[in-house]
Amino acid sequence: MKKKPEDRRIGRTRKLMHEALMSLIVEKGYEAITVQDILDRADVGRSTFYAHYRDKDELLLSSFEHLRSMFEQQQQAIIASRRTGNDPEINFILELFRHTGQHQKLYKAFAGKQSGEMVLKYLHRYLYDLLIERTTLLMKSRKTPPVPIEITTHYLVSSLLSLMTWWLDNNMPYSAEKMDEIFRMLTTPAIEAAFGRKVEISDYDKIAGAPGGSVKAFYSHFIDNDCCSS
Amino acid sequence: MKKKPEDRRIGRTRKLMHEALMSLIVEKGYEAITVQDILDRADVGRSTFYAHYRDKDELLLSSFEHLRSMFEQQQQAIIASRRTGNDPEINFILELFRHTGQHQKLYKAFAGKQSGEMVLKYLHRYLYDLLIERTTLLMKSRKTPPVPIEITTHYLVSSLLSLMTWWLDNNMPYSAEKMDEIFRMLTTPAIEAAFGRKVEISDYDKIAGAPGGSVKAFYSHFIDNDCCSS
DNA sequence: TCACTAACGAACACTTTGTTCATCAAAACA
DNA sequence: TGTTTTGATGAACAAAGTGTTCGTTAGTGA
Repeated sequence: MKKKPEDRRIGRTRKLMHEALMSLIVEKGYEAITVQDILDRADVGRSTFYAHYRDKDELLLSSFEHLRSMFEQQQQAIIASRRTGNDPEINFILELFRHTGQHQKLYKAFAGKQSGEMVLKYLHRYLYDLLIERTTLLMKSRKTPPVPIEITTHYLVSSLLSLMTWWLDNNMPYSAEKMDEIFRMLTTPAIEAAFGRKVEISDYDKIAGAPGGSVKAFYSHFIDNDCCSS
Repeated sequence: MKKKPEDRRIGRTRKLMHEALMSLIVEKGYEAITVQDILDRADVGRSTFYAHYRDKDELLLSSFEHLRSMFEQQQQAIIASRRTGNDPEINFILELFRHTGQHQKLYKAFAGKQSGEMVLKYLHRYLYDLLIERTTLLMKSRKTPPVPIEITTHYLVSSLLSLMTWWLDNNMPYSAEKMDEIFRMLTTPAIEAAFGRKVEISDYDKIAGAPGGSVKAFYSHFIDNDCCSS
């Protein structure tokens, strides 16, 4: 499983620097941090830092990539565990909120108010790329949606990030499930409107049978929702 | 009207520095700009810069304040010009998009992808404060909204800013009116959902008679909309 | 045990910041 | 118009940060 015949010192040093950066971000905000701060906090030599990373940004990106792969692995695990049943759908948004809850410290550094512009853009782009292919696919059946899909997708990502940020910056007063519910309440009708009023059940079935695997999975909560009854 | 017995040199120097900063932001992004860059572009002395502003951020903030007061003045003018008629309502969002169209260069520097984190946060807060009092007022009549107003407001501001940013970064392919329409399509149903399904006409009338002046004006397009018929 | 190599830290040149001050030139004022 | 006030100038400065180099030290893996 592991292909890591790596010097222990490397891992240890990197961990020290990552932890130092994370804690510093929460304390004083990413932009205000100097390499010297990281060196002091991690108690690591100057040349050591530059032996591993080109600059502050690369260190941060590296942390982000780590978190991302953790999330993706967890997603895969969940999907795999449900493959046996006949309902392999997962609620992507909910899982993201859950993962955020499980790794508050890291997410605070990346998506909290102290986070740097760079990661936020990176995160935005990451989520945008994840969604755009699915929205595009979802739109195949429709002629011209009232709102261009790029805008809708951009909008959706911003909405999601704004909820995440709010959640993190306000000590997470609600559960991940509640946040997911809020996201659904706010965006489900918007998606319907943007996609041209009412996503029909027939569309839903069509999509479900279309290639692309998890389209149905991801959009399931947008379409077969029950948030609008009651 | 004007109370400005000010040395002409001051205004000239400041204008040079502001223009330099604006153009530099669009070119290389705010974070990457050094004071030296501004000095070179504006062709002013180093000591001159620091005689006017503490640092880069203060110069930017000052530019922002200028734009803000321009916008607010224009708003006042529009309201005043309609006071004679019996329909003094204005569509705040639409006016903001129009103002953006009229001052593309400035808005690109503030809300475009090259903009700095600082102004964006400032802008976010500015819009948030504008909205929160109105949403709070709007909610007075309801017991407990399904979604807390702070979240809804935070969400609305993020949505608006994300549309503005998208618009600016994609060479503004649509008219301000179209952007306003898109914003309405995406958020009107969300607001209704967040405020507890269907804002009744009775609520609307109540709000219209309530203190707070422009509440009705601002929310007019959310409530007496026609985007959901057809 | 021993060869390897990561970590160290001092020293380096370089960039950027923010301040000071004597000097110059352009407004403002009468 | 001439005089005074005041902003702009640029050189010089200390301070802080960046990113690199290299000989030395010490932990690691075999």
